[in-house]
Amino acid sequence: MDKTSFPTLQKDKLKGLTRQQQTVLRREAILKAAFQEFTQKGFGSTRMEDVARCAGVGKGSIYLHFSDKEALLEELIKEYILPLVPRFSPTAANRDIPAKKLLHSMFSRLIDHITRGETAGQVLYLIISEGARFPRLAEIYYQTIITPGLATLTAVIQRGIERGEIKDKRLAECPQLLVAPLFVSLIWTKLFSPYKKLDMDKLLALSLDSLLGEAGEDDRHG
Amino acid sequence: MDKTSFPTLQKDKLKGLTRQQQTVLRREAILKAAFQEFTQKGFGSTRMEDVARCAGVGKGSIYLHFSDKEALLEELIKEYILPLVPRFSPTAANRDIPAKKLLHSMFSRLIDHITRGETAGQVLYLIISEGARFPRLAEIYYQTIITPGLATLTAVIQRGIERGEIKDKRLAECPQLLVAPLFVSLIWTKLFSPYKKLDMDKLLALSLDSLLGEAGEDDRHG
DNA sequence: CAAAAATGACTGTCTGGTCAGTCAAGTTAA
DNA sequence: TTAACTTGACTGACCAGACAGTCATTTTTG
Repeated sequence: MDKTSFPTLQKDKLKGLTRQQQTVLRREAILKAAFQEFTQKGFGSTRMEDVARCAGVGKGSIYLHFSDKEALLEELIKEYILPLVPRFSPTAANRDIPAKKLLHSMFSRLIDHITRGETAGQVLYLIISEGARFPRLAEIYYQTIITPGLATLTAVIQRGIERGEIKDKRLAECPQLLVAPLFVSLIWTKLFSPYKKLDMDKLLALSLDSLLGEAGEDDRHG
Repeated sequence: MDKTSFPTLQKDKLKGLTRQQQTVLRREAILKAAFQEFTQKGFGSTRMEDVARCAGVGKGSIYLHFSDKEALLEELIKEYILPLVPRFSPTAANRDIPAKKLLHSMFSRLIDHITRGETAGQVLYLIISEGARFPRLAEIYYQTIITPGLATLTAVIQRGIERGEIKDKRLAECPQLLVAPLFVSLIWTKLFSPYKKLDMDKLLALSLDSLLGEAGEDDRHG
């Protein structure tokens, strides 16, 4: 398929390392390879041999770390979404920034990641596309990202309402609506970007202006 | 898996029909079966034999109508999304109804379909989940649904702006934002509904109120 | 009865997972 | 220090099952 890619793990990287260190490195290489292959070809169409070759590792080695293909996927999701959580929290915890500015900075960074095909978007799409078939994935994602993410959003919204920045109180019950443009960006990027570009910034700006109220720190004019 | 399902096609239905009529019926049965299986188990995990059994037809017969598995999927998408188009148009063409009411009726019906797992939602999810792997699917969907759908929405928005029903003119450039709650509904239904119910009506109402302006024919109170 | 249509046993291929053997890292002892 | 020895992580040939697509045979129809 693509001959250009080098194995994640080069042999010489392991030289002079402890057994334990090597093992850790190998495990990481396998996960990284699995991430690349799964997100590129999908779970069903990825052969374990591909993962092994991509990782620069023997096929059998995968099974030293993961009981089977599905476990590999599950572990991969776990390890790849956990580091995503702190990307939200610190910004959201900042009580000094107005709600709209705060949400804008949170989402625009995420949308940027998504459209540039970086980890966050890849994982999210993997979960969306395989989640219905692997409820375990959906569950992990729900507990790790959705629940705390919505809680954070709700907190920000609540704060905004108390400060009078947000007019419509119903938003506190529909934090999902804030995330909606994100899904649109993701799906558009993955499926339709060859046919027409979508101006994600405009989308996000309008979404926030509508939901949080036009008035704000934004000095843009209509 | 599920023994309860009867073959789509019963033998006796064919009795006393022309060859041509039988052929048509068989083809339809195969498509319907493929739809059921693909949406339920996904493209990769569906065996052609399953489709055949579900259709009440021999495996070889499938190949009398479709050159291979992928062609079956493509044809299936084509035939299943086409009837979806007129579901929009007639309502949208009604120039007498205010924009918000019109959009609300269009979307609430669609969301209802989605959450009840009917055709529209199934097809949409199939395309979302397989589209990145089968660009042909995405293309068909883009040309058949997205392009005319967005055109219709833009027209409705434009009309709303001219009538002064819609304040923010930017919406005409972001019709995708109107559809966003739909995606959220779909993905939530497919992945997270076991963990928490989502009030789709509230979501849609808030979305429309925000994007089109609070004022309207809606006699609800906050 | 001949032609057309339908069938399902069959084939070649593919792939998830295994396991006996290998060899580098680690350990011991001289 | 280093040579001999031990260990267990790693490997890839192998296996069993699955599956897309074919085609000789059977069934239906006109």
